[in-house]
Amino acid sequence: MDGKTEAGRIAFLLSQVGAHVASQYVERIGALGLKPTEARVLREIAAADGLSQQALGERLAVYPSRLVGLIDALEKLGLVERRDRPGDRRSYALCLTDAGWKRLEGIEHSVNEQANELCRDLDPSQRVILNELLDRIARGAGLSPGIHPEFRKSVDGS
Amino acid sequence: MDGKTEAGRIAFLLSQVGAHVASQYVERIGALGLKPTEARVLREIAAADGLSQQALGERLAVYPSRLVGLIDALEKLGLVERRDRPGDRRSYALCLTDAGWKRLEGIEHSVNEQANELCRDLDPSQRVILNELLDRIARGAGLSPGIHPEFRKSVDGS
DNA sequence: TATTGTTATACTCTATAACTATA
DNA sequence: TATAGTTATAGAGTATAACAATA
Repeated sequence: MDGKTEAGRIAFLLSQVGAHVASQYVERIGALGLKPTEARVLREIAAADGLSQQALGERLAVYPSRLVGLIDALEKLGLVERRDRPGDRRSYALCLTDAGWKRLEGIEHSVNEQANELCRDLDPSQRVILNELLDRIARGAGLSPGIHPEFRKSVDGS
Repeated sequence: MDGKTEAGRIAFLLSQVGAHVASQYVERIGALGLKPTEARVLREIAAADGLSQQALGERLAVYPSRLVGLIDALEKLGLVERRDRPGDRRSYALCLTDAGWKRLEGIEHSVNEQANELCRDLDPSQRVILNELLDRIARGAGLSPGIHPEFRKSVDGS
């Protein structure tokens, strides 16, 4: 749908550009040898190094059983370690390895690059304005700053 | 990632708001008794009433085998018909029923409503500016006006 | 022989329940 | 008995190949 009203055009563009940003992100993550979910786990461990799989599951709103294979894969890639915990032999402390921290840096670098490419046609003052308007929409929609509502379902074109 | 640079913040907001628009869309479509894929098929048939499943598959970039169940479901809902084609007994002509056209109207109405809610905090001049800036980004990213790059894969938070 | 729609198969991603080993 | 992690199972959603009817 083209969206005849101004609001309609804006909603379409937001969805169109948002989808494009997301798919570019998937490509970039893939180029770094990871799936988006793995990148997300990496980031979450970095934010709370040493946490348990249970705790990680809660943070990601994901079933613990799902983390098993996920952590297995990241461990096989040498990016994450399951360290024994002194007091409790049931749970592990999840930590990034040096390679894990490096990979995470790579992700951040690539994401920055993507952002710069995306905005390359906007001059500084336009960027400020766009930021402001998007922020207003995000706040109006009840979105919390810095918290991303994961794409959990795939969506066909609007 | 918070995105320290202005470009980073914009990219994050675009992805965040885009995801939100998409998930609201899924909800609205669901409230109308459809899955996003089904809504997409409905829209595509409306745009080229009477086309074959092969042709539809090409337009949607989807394997013909996948359409079988999809059309089955829409036929069971009474929204689409497989009409016999006079000249060729191999292929069907896909048409929307009256109920199908009505449902499509409902979708468009709901999408308009969503767009208005999304922009409710922006006055007319702000809408014009936002539209312009988004359009500039979309064009710079090589996105064609009115063509939505389907979300084919689910993406975890950036 | 080529084309249309269909069935069958497999692979990924995810939700859920049952199990084990510690505590 | 409760908790952490694991295994097993099932259900979507989708890609691919083989097949039957028609051209």
